[in-house]
Amino acid sequence: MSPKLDLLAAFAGVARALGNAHRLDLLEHLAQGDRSVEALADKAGLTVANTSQHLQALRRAGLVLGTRRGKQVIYRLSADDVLDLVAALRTVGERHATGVRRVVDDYFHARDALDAVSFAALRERLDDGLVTLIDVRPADEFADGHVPGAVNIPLAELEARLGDLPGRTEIVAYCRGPWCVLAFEAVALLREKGRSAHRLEGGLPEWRRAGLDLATGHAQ
Amino acid sequence: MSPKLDLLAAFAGVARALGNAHRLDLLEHLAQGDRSVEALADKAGLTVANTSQHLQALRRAGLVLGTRRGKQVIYRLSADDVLDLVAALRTVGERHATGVRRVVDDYFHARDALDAVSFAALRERLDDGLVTLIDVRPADEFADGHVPGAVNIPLAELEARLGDLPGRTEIVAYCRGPWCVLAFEAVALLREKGRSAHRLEGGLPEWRRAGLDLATGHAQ
DNA sequence: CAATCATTCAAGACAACTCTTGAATGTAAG
DNA sequence: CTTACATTCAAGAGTTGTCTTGAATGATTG
Repeated sequence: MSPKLDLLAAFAGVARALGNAHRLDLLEHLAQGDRSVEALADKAGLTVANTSQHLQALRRAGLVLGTRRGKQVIYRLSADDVLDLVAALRTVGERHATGVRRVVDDYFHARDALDAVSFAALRERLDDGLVTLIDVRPADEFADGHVPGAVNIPLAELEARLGDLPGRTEIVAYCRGPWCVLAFEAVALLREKGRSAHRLEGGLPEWRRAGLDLATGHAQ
Repeated sequence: MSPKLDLLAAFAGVARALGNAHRLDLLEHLAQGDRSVEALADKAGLTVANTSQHLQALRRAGLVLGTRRGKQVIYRLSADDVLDLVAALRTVGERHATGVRRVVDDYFHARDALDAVSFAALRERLDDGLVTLIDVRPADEFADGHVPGAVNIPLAELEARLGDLPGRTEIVAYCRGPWCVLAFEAVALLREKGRSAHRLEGGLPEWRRAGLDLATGHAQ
């Protein structure tokens, strides 16, 4: 084959590695923090063997790296530019009406849920005490790293803990990324209960990628 | 399926559309300017029917748009963010040793050919008359748009037209993109002939995407 | 309206991807 | 050294992508 097509085939291989919903899901989970195969299989709802094979596809493409630690293999994103690539994919995908928009309309019946709060706006209003920021991911992911000032209320517990939220403030919810379903559902639930709620424009990986501070541990 | 996986499947579909060397090639050609199916088939070295099918795959993914004009259908990139996506793909791909680097080493035997001249450095030295900028793409692509001050010397004619080039100046060559083979081969040929030559860091699409001026027509 | 041309469609052969199952490997602990 | 455990490998069935060939569609031209 020609050198030109060889080069393009190498890039195409990276693209093909992104061309599967489960693998994109695994990348989103890895963006929350490094994980073992079993942990990823659990989060993604796949069998261990299948997860392992997907991870190897991602590794062949240079998107993730695996390191043995004891009897586990810990996978991690190979570099931050992987997040940029997925973000670029999302940007193009969002424009394509017959894909993303339809899904959002069908499942969330909420075009208004699309308008999100920017990082800059959040920081300003958080400093002024005007908003309550909630992290609706599971506790383990929160502990791995979260936005300073955020309260961890996993989506499953949100309804039961509505009373914990200050009465007057606006609520901003975030989770794993710009299209993570948890924050969408949290906002929908909160609005149903009469609260003023918005999504944050990105999740934890985007916050970190923007060079902003992180907090760790089980605080709050 | 869950809404989450539906969303990811939509993004994965876009990625799969990028997961073929010929389709990446077609996108690079479309980045030079809008083209008919037959023109693209000719440039990419594919049959018309096959080109049509690849273009439809790209269109389904929202990457390109087709408009009928007379008896032809003219395809174009759907938006500039497609260039950003391909650029992000290239960035990640470049890091992955076993793909890109090996191809470059094998075919070009020239790691030093990798260091490219930045747009900023080019403009400075071009103003000072220190470099000759050559566009080694075919004449029709040059006519569609080129970097102001560039001389069009298609790669096939380069050896015959060496005498046209000023003797003392350094030569900078560009073509269709950061990994377009034409500029690599032009630099290799020029160095073989004892000239000081470098690639430009990007091709015409990157120049345009950076918001820099374009010239059109057959001048020079 | 018949002829021509660019593009798209349809069908078929072949290759690649995806998931499951069960076995194999490699590491740690008893 | 045996056992237990996390991960990977291997084989197989079903699905999807790719390219070729020849026909069909849609638009212009004489």
